[in-house]
Amino acid sequence: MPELPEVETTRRGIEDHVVGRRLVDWEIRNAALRWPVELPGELRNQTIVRIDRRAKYLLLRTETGALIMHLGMSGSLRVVDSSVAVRKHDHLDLCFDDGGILRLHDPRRFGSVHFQTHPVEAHFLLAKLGIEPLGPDFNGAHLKRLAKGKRVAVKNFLMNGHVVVGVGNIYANEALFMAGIRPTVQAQQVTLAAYEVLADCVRNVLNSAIQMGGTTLRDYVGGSGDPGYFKQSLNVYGREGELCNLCDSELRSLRLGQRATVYCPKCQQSRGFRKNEC
DNA sequence: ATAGTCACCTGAGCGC
DNA sequence: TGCGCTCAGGTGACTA
Repeated sequence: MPELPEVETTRRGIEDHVVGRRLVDWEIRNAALRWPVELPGELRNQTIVRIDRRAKYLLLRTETGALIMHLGMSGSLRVVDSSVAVRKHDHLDLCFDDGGILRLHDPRRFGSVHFQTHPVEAHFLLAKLGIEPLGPDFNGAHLKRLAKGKRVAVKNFLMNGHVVVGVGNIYANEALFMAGIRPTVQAQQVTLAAYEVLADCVRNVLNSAIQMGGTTLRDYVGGSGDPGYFKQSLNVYGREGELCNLCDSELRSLRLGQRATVYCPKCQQSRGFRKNEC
């Protein structure tokens, strides 16, 4: 569920309710997330000084480190008060001094929660991450340089967290459509010019989704409890068999790296000859 | 080093 | 209504 825009939407939705609050207690109802949840005693009574996002991780920074949270495939966070009934799959409550509770809901339990003392970025989940797609260093030259010698499909390349973080299946499909690049082309075959277009498209599709509050699929709900509206503007994801919004060709699907891949056979001819509405 | 597969887990949707 | 199957937004670990 949560891809980068959903995580960023969550970050924005919870930050005003959490930053500046002191974490007075917590309740772990089910510690069996992707890694066992164990929060150290030193975390108690620390104040959340800032919430950052790195890739799809939320970093709730405290005086001595940070809570590192990942929402996996099905996770969501909501700020509630103690009167709100606990639902199935509400695995963790973080309880603050103002009575607010940050509640983690995650049916599939692919998410994770760790506490890491300074330096937070040394944590094993953060140490090897690639660059941020919305940061200043993400551009066509970066992609072209890392693609050298890579025969893997460009879609898989784009979803590789060592290359660029935060581009999940939905937005990889969408960005390749907008750039007019066939998802199956070898990464090394894509030209620098096409990678420059692709980098722009990745940025644009992520920013657009953030502005609309993320993509609502199944049970995703942002931190504010409001659903996202980006799903309505998806061009290819989930639309196999339907008609291309640009040329009326029938969208085709295949599987790449066991993930659903949808593309327009006409608009995405090859390595990116044309720039679609990006 | 690279590329491909597997695993973790629950729930929704489908055909029968 | 139920059973069995496939699929789903992620990603570290494992294998050739």
